[in-house]
Amino acid sequence: MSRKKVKLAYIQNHTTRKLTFKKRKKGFMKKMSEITTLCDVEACAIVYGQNDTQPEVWPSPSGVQGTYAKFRTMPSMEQTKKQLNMETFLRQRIDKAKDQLRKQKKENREKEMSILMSQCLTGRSLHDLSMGDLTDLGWVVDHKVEDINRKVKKVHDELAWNGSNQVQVVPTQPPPPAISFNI
Amino acid sequence: MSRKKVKLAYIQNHTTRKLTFKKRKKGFMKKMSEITTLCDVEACAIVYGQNDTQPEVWPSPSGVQGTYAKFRTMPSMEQTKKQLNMETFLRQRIDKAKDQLRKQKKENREKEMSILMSQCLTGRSLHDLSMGDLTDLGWVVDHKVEDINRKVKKVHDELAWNGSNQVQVVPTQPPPPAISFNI
DNA sequence: GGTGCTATTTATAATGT
DNA sequence: TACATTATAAATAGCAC
Repeated sequence: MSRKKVKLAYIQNHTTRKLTFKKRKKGFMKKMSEITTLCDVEACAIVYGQNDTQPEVWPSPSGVQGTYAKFRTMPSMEQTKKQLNMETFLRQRIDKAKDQLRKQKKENREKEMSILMSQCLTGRSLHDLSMGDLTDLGWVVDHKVEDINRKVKKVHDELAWNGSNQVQVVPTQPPPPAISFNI
Repeated sequence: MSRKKVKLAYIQNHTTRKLTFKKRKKGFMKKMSEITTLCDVEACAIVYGQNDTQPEVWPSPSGVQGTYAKFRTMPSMEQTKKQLNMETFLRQRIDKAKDQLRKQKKENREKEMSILMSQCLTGRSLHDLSMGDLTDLGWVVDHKVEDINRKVKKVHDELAWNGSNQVQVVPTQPPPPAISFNI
């Protein structure tokens, strides 16, 4: 079939344009999340759909705000060229420190999760939970769901990889509401 | 050749990570320009390379500023949609949790810095410092420099803002070598 | 440390339902 | 009009210089 090379110009047809936008926006956000995960860089983006009531932002409204603030306060680049020896040394140390911080961050999350899970299992009722608890609980749920999805995806990929590509895997389900926790 | 499917996780190897970042940043910016051209939407992005002193922005610093301003002044639909279903609620909690983690990470750094500074001031000689100390010291230096640069920039902006835009500010200096610390 | 080169994976334009 | 499928274009991971 004729899937010609895309012409890099405004798409006149409304339907096509809207569809393309939707697809590409999805791909774009995925790329964004990938580059930040793979390279541990900070990034943000705002995309206004043509007639969408709200802009699409990444990673979150507050995340955009934070990164933008950093951009604004960033000193000008005059200071770029430094004595390379010392700079190289420092950069290496900094990289190492960053790795350590990443690990600590992860540990913090795990710890946070454990604490919350056990709290939730001590039998307190939903009304006893504070706003802060719910905040964290939201994260726990999200983390769990992501974790499960990753595993499902992995199994799926492995199956497909082994040539059993006719196997159908049920799409991952949306997260259960928080109240489904056995609190 | 073996080009295995990319594992969606932080790339430990420095060289690989840098290369991947460079490639993907290029691809990312291209996608950005394509989606705006094809669909005529407004968008902007900021990406901080880990070692780059200057963030990569799209379409331009002023373009980012403009789009961000629009985003800020837009009556946040998030507020409008206060009749939140559980998912929206969770998303908000998650965003909040993410911000908290960001802050915690920053706090960790500050704490680390304080500890090291005081250690450095207790009179130990340079030879008593371990490699680990130097690792952290590198970070301390970098942080301090960033901090100072921020302040310089702020003063600079404020001066310019008051109409004294002919004031010349001496570019920020490179950081002193770590050994200049009074250890 | 960078650059160029494919083999693959990934994104997506066109199409089908 | 929106969503699923599939053929093709585009991006890029792993290597070789």
